Amino acid sequence: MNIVIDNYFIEINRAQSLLYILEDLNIMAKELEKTYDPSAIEGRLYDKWVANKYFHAEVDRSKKPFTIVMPPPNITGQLHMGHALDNTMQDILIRFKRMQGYNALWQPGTDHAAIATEVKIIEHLREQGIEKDDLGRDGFLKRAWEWKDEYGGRIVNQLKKLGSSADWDRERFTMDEGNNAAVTEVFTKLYDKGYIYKGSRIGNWCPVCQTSISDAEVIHEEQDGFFWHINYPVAGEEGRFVEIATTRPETLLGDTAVAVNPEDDRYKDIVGKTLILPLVNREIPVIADSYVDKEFGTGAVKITPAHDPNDFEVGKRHNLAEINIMNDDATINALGGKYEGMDPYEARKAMVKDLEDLGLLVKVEPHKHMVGTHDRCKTTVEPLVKPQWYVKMAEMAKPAKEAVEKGELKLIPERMNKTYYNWLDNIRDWCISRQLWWGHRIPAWYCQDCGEIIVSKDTPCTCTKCNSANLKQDEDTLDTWFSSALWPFSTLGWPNVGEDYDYFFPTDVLVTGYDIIFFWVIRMVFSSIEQTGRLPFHTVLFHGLVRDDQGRKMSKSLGNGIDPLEVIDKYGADALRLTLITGNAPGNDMRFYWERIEASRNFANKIWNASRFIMMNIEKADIKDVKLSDLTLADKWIMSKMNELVKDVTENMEKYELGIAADKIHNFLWEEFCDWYIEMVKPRLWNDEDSTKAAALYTLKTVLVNGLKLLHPYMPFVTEEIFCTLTDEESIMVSDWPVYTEELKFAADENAVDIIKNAVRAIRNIRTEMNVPPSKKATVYMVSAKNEIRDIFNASKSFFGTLAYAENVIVQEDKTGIADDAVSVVLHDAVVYMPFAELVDVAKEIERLKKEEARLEGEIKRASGMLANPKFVDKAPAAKVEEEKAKLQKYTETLEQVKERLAQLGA
RNA sequence: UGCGGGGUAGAGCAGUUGGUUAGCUUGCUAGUUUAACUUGCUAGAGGUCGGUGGUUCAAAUCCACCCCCCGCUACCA
Repeated sequence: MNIVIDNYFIEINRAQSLLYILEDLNIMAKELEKTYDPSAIEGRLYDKWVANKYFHAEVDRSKKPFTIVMPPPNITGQLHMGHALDNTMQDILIRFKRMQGYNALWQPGTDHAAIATEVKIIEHLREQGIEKDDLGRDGFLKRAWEWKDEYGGRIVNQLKKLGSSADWDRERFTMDEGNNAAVTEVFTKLYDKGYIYKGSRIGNWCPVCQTSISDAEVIHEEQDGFFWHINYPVAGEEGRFVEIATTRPETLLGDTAVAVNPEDDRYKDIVGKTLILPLVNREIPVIADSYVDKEFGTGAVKITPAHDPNDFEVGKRHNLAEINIMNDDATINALGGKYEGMDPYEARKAMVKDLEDLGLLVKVEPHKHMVGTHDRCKTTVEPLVKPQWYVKMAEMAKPAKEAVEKGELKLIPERMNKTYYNWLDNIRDWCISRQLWWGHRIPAWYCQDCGEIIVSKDTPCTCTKCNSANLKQDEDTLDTWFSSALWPFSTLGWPNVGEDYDYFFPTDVLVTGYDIIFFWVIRMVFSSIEQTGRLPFHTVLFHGLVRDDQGRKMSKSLGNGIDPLEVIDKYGADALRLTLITGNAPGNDMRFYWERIEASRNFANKIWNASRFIMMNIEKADIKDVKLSDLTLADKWIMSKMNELVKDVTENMEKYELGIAADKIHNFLWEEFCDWYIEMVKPRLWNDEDSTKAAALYTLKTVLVNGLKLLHPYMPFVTEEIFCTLTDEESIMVSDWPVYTEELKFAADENAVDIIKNAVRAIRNIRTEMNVPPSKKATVYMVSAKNEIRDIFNASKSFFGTLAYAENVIVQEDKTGIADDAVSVVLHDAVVYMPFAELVDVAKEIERLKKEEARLEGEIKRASGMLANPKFVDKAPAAKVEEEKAKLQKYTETLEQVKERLAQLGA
């Protein structure tokens, strides 16, 4: 029956909730399937949310805004676990704040990802036999946009599967009109201020991608290499040599000096003389520079300013020529004579051979060294001197650092501060020009007549200096991170300072992985300060990497990646989300285990079934008029616990402790609510005579609804489905976040239930130890001399049956009528007896009591030891001392009862 | 090289403004199949909190030193 209805409604209107349709059909709606099936509801609920515009935020001055800007995924990308984690965290925060009544905006968009996309499109074209250059710039860009139109939306759709409540109506792209305007605005402003300049400095060059790359894109990896020792002859002194050591002999062609340390006595007399550069026979000077380490190698270093960053600096200090010996593909250029056209490895081999023949090769040693490689293609990066555009960093780095130092910008976890400072303290100018086509073209024109550089927002018609119309735009595009750096404000309309920008900016929290702190976070911070005068956000919440079950990074080459979409298909988005959030602290890496996904799925099912149980019973009484005064001990206990949970969870979430909050909700709902409270309440629901049934149902529903609300940010789908079935409200995601209230604090009832729980546990424990099957019901005597304790047991008699399989519960003041060989558990303030005459093993019982006696004696010794120590009594806080005293008293009393019991048994 | 993270039960992780009997998930053992859930329920075993020393009435937590693993960062050409 249900299945037929399901299909029917899905066909007529996916966007409407189950409840409405079923009500229309006049069928009992308050029922759920026996097991939770995420795939049956997720799509429908998501469509409903979108249709109702719940994700959409408009400027509303009556509400406080809360804004998160989504790190834009690459248009080439496919959803991976990192995205899933990142976006789950953001969605949790956004849903939480939205329910708290904030005007929550989660601003989404995608990134053109310059080099990543260009490389991918080139590959794609190559498969069709087309080379990039065949198409020309315009033709290539046309293909690139086609690619974007076809694949750019893929990852967005995947994010939706996760349940992301981003405002898709506001979706942006880093190369849309607004972002282009922001990019040119920033470029021209920085240029006018002198913060952007064009310079010939040594930079990182990828010979395969044929573009410059920034320092951040270079990955250093250790490689096995060699140390070649080569003799350079001293000019005019036959038979005298300076021995240098190098790992890159092929760069010898570009040497313009040999450097030694000024303090090095071995070389003092030779500084200022000239050497004959072997193979080339060019004369080069010997210079003194403290950069050289006397202890390392031979203490004499060949200096190749055009091909090594350190040598470049030395060259600047000593006015050395920069001789570029390489083409853009790293082969030796025309200056290389016979070595022209060889790649560096061929040239190295040939030159080493030639040096050997000349008798100038002294020795070759194996040597491990770090080699810079391009993070995209793993190609060895060549340091090359080329004219490139740079952003001057020194000035802009200062306020960015201060913001964190002053606490205006909070990084979570705090240890990230050090990494942040460290990078800013050592920051170098940012190379922003790329020899690529896919990206923002640099808004600079060169006058072909007078050489003037014109940087302008609009295409200039004539040269500002000589009026020539013969202008040519710079061929280069900008580093993809240049536009990403503006993302928090460019997406809100900047440079047009409109309503959206005015209201939603600055944003609140940025959620991202620690791996892009340098690429992105820092650049957003200084760009925002420079352009808007404000920080882009007040908090950065970092997360770690999702690794495989062996702790390895998930990667394509290892084939160990787990597709979040596969997880969602099999277990549901809620299970994936909860798994990614729990058991993990901010900034720490985590491992992915299918077992953990299963545990989360089980939790969703548990909540589902608890809800089913409540719905099955909800018709049994009218709960409209239930007042707090109608609640029983157990009801007040769970209400009070719920109330505390609301407070704790809200506090944790406000501190961004999402994993801790999720854990607390999980434990409360599963253990306190399902395993204890629902079990306590069952006898009341089953008993037609019970006058507190309405109170029980009221409590069940209230606690469930509040629990669902707290859980909703973590598990949006299952909570929404249950909520809509259980209540008449439209959606949980626009319902109010629960608030802590003193009215629901019932300390005495909490304490009473603790006593009951201890009694129940004790009975269960005995039953297990005595091997009493649950089918064997028992009579239980609860004996206590204290009135209030007896009252508690009397008030809770009914549920001992379901909790501890007690058939008959007798509460009395003393042991009258209880057989001597009854099994007993001594609690504080009470003794529980179970007269299982036929099952009791006296010896076993004595053994158990002896164990208990020893434990208590240990505790008493510990507590009395502490209290006997004047230092503790004097120095520890009074409350702590009181606590210890109370414990000591409790243990002492309990011990007396245990001893008495042992005496009874003749031990 | 500098900075940082981690070392807690078989596995994976929480927990540290110092303060009850160190938690959670999973796995294991035993029991259970009770009118929401076998994706359940109950009980249990399993830990010298990496090591050594110190501070303190009290240390997984603070300090010092050491050992192992992992990041980032830089480098010796």
